[in-house]
Amino acid sequence: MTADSGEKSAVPVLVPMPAPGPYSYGVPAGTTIAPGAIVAVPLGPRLVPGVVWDGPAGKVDAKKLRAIEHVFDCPPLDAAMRRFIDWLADYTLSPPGLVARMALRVPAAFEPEPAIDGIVWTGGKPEKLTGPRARVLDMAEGGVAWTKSGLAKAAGVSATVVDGLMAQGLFDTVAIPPPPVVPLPDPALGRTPLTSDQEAAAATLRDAVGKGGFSVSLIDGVTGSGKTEVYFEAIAEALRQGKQALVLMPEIALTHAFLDRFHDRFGARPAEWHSDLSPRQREKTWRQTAEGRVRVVAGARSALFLPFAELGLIVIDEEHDQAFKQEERVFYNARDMGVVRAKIGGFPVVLASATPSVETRVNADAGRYRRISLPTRFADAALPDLKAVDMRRAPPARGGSLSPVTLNAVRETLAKGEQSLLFLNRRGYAPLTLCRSCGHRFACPDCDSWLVEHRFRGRLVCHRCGHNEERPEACPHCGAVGELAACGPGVERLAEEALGHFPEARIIVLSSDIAGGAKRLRLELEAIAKGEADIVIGTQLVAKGHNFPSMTLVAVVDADMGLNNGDPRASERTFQLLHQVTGRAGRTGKKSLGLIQTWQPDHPVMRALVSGDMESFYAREIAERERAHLPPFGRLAAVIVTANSRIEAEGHARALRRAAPETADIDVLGPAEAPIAVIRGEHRFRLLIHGERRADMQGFLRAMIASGPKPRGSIRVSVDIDPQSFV
DNA sequence: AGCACGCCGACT
DNA sequence: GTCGGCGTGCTC
Repeated sequence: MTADSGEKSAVPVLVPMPAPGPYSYGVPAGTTIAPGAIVAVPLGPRLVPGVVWDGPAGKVDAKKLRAIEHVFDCPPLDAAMRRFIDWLADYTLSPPGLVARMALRVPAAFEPEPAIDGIVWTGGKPEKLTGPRARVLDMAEGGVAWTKSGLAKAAGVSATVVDGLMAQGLFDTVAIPPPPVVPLPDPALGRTPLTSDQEAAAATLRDAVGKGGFSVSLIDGVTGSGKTEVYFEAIAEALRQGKQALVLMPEIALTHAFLDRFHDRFGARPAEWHSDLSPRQREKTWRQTAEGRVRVVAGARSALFLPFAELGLIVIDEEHDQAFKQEERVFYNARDMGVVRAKIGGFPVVLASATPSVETRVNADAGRYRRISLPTRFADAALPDLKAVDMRRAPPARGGSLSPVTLNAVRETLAKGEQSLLFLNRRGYAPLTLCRSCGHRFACPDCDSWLVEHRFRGRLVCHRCGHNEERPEACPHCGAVGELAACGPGVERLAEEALGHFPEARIIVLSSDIAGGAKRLRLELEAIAKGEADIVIGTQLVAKGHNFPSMTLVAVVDADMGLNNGDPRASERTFQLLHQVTGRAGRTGKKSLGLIQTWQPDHPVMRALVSGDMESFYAREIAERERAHLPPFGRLAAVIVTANSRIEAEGHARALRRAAPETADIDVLGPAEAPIAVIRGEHRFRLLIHGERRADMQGFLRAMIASGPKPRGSIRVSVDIDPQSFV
């Protein structure tokens, strides 16, 4: 009875569960399963996927120890991916199992795709050569493998003819590998000529990719300056080096237009990765990415967790976009985690944006990121002239939202037979309904925000948590009938106003809650592109991904919206959004105009937009952030507390406040007791904590999670990045 | 996170 | 009399 024989050994396995670390599972004595292996393990009553982790297995009661059920025939998660998962879990204060889960959320991709049964003609002759038989053999010539049904179909005969030939032993069966999700991209194909600026930028990126090693480059250039063409050259270089490339983009930007441009350059589309892939597509893409059969993936933030076999480049397009932030379960910003992934993997990352985030600009200014500016637009793509419409001097008519200045511009545009875009980032008819008789305001019973009237649907909707109710006739507070008044504009109401002024115009309203969903939206966008609308009224949706080639007027209806909502990034976000919206027009070569309706024409955001002086805007914004100790100079954490009752959540909030004085430089911004949502009885609260040093924040939050009250529910933390901590 | 067990209200 | 709501506890 030696120590070795008979004694079960154990390995650590990350399971998709919020445990603080890996669990231990038994492996047969004498065998080893290497870290990274994807396995099936029993967990409670079910079998779950897991990953064998690094280091020794934790000590666990021998009675509890269960054995690994199955090791999948699948490439293991490599060491870089495992380090990435550990790093991200630590940084975001998330259980590593839940981070690993993001890489494993592909139900059936762990076993190899089944090969397809194929047949190859041996070259032998049949006993009787009938006409149909001859056609089959004609097709099968040249040693090409066919599927049985494919061959029959191609020869124009029924499958029984092929069966007959097979019965005579004229075909060998072979395994045909499953078809690739996308053909291989060719880096040598379709290079469009680049301008000298673009060529210089492309050369810099090619060099970074060619030399390998970690680096961060920011390509920063106005809409239409050709950022995409430039980073395509970086991708081409990665392909030439035998590496895979990943393009991360905000979900909404993954459009046909982008995929087609990629196809034009590389002769094949990239593999796509986003939330509405079919399970089968997900599975194939995941598997083929792991096997290295897929060379380029374009995807939303979750594509960061694909198990690339030999990743050599990450491009993050529209890097400033908030959609890169995940704020549920594991809180992370894919832009920053992309940088971390590249650092761990030792390869370059490229960030691209016309309006970079302040964080990225600070990194570039400090020399941590290489900045590559593309100053000019293509000759035929002039940006619109931007003008502020001072609403104090030219106010709209009572009850309306459009200034006479704007109305005139729309009228002139209509007269020229061209299109106008009215941008208002507010869905529905009116953001607030109140009773003229008693002053009652309709608020959400769950989260205290105002209910937005959707007149078309006849409902009052909470835009924060989704609660909705029928719009009553009578005030529920005082009972007065017909006294309910809609306050403020939404796109539905704006459409009503525009129709009043231009009854003959063809008006289309675009918003994310459009009836008919994504399909209808695509049809509407096509109709607009074909010139089948005169006035387009849209929310944020129109700012991204789509261009409107014959749009010559863009009017921002309420440019001040969002400037005073308490968000420390309000100015930055407004600037980015309005820059993007106004950039939708003006690509036709025609003279185009952008009007910005504002009550604060002297606000730095409006000045920057109108003057086009972005550098001053960034300089001012950065200085302001530094002065106020806001990100990226100070830390600002949003702590989401989920509890089953308000009482419980308040307990968490008190624990947070109690813990704060112990750690220097931390300051709870509150108000802590206002829930942001109630979902099935779970109250979700957002607490803002402001602190100086990231390490303090981490330590403090860990202590709070460990020692705070332990009512049911959980605490999730999103900590804004420290731009120096991982570069 | 997911799942079973377990205890109280309205229905085939 | 059961079906099913979600509160509670547990998973190597």
